[in-house]
Amino acid sequence: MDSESDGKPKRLTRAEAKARTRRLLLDAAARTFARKGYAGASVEEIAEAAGYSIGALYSNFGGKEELFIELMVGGAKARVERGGQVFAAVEAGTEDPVTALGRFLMETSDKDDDLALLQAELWLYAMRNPGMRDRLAAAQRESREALEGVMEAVLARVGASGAVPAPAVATVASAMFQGLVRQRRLDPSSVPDDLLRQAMRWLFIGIANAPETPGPSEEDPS
Amino acid sequence: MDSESDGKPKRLTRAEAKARTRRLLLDAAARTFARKGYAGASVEEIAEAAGYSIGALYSNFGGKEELFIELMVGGAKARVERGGQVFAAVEAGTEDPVTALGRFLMETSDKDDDLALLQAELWLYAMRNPGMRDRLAAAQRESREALEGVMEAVLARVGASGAVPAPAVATVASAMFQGLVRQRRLDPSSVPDDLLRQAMRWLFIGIANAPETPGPSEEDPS
DNA sequence: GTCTATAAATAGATAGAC
DNA sequence: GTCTATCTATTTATAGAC
Repeated sequence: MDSESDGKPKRLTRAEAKARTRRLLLDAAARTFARKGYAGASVEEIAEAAGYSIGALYSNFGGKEELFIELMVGGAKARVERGGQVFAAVEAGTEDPVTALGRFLMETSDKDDDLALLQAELWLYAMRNPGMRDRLAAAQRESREALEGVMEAVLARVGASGAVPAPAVATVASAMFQGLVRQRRLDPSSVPDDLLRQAMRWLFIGIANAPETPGPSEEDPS
Repeated sequence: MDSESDGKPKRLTRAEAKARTRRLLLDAAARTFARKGYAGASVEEIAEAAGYSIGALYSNFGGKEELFIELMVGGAKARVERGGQVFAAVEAGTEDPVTALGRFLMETSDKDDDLALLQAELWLYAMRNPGMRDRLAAAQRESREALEGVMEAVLARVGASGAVPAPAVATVASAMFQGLVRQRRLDPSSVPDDLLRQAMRWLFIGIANAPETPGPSEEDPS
C-alpha cells in the first residue's frame, strides 16, 4: 500500500518477517504433528509451540490441513537431498560401501526422533486422502530415484552390476530400512546398531549370488 | 442378583448377548480406527458402525481408549496364530519354502485392506504411550518367536542353518515385509506381486553366502 | 442391556482491535 | 502482521427413561 520508499533501517523486511514466521510455524507443526498426530494436534498447540497466536497461524496458512500438506511436499524435497547425501557418503568413503550405507542410514534415523513418527502420520494421511496418496507416491518415487544411484554403485562393487533392476533393489532396501527403524523405535533391544548394516550386506550378497531370477511361474524371458 | 432359575427359552443368555455386542463393537472399532485414525474416529461413529448407540458402547467398554487397547492385545493373539499359519504353510508345502513364504505373506496382506492402517495406528499410539509401547513390543516379540521357527526351517533348506541367529533373521524379514506392504499400499506399481518373494530369496541366499559376519569394529567374540 | 438427551470441554476457524 | 475474543460445531462421557 505505501508506495513511498521508507528508509527505515529495519532488520527484517515484511516479506522476510513473514517467511521467518512461516518457517517457525512449519517447524512447530512438524514437531506437534509427530508427537500428537494429525488429528490429535490442535492449531492452538502448534501456534503456541512456534511462539505465535492462532491468528498468526491463520494469517500465514489456510488452516491445519494446509500446514500438514506443506510438510508433506517440503519433506519430499528433504528426502531427495538426503538421497544425495547418501550417495555422496557412499561414493566418497574409502570403506566398504555397504557398511557406509548402513551406518549413514542408522545415524540419520537416530538423529531425528520425530521423523519416523511424522512419516507414519504422512503415510496414514495419504492413504486416507486419494489425492494426497498420489502426491506422496510421486514424492517417494523421486527420492527413490536418488537412491538408485547409490544402489548401482553398491551393486557394481559387489559385482552384480546390471544383474538386477536398480529400482527394485532401491525399493527393497528402502522398505527394509524403514521397517527396521520402526521396529528399533518400538523395541531397541530387538534391532542392535549393527543389524541394519548386516541386513544390507545379506541383501547385496544375495543379489550377487542369486541365480538368474527364476520367475514364480514364468513371466517375460526377454 | 436374581438367584432364581428362570427357565426362559431365550436364544441368547445375557452373557452371550453381551459377548456378541462386545465383539461387534470391537470389529466396528477396528474398521473405524483404521479408516479415520485413533484421534479422528469418534465413539459415535464406532457405535453406529456396529449398529448400536453410544450408550451401549459405554456400557460394554470404559471408553474410546479401552476399546483401542483391547484391539492391541487382541491383535497380538491374532499375530501369533498367523505365525503358526505361516509355519504350517511353509512346512507343508512341497515347493520352495521361500516362494511359499513370500506368496503367503503377500496374499494375507492383500486380503485385509485395513490391517496395515490399523497397525500403523497401533504403532503410533504405542510410541506416544510408554506403557503401551512396552506391551506392543512384548506382543511383537511373541509373534516374532513364532516366525523364528519358520526362519530356521528356511535357513536349513538353503544350507545356512546355525550360521546366523534366527531372531535377527526374523526381525529383518519381518521389517522387510512390513516395509514393502506399506510401500505397496501407497504405490502398487512400485511393488509388483513378485517383489516380496524375490526380496526374501535375496535375503536368504545372502545369508547362506555371507562370510562369517565380520563385525563393524569388534564386539563380543565369545 | 440399550437408547435418548444432555452436560461440559475442546475443536477449527473468523472478526476486529492494534 | 499479529493478537484477543468469540462463534459454531463436535467431542467424550454421563444420567435417566424404558
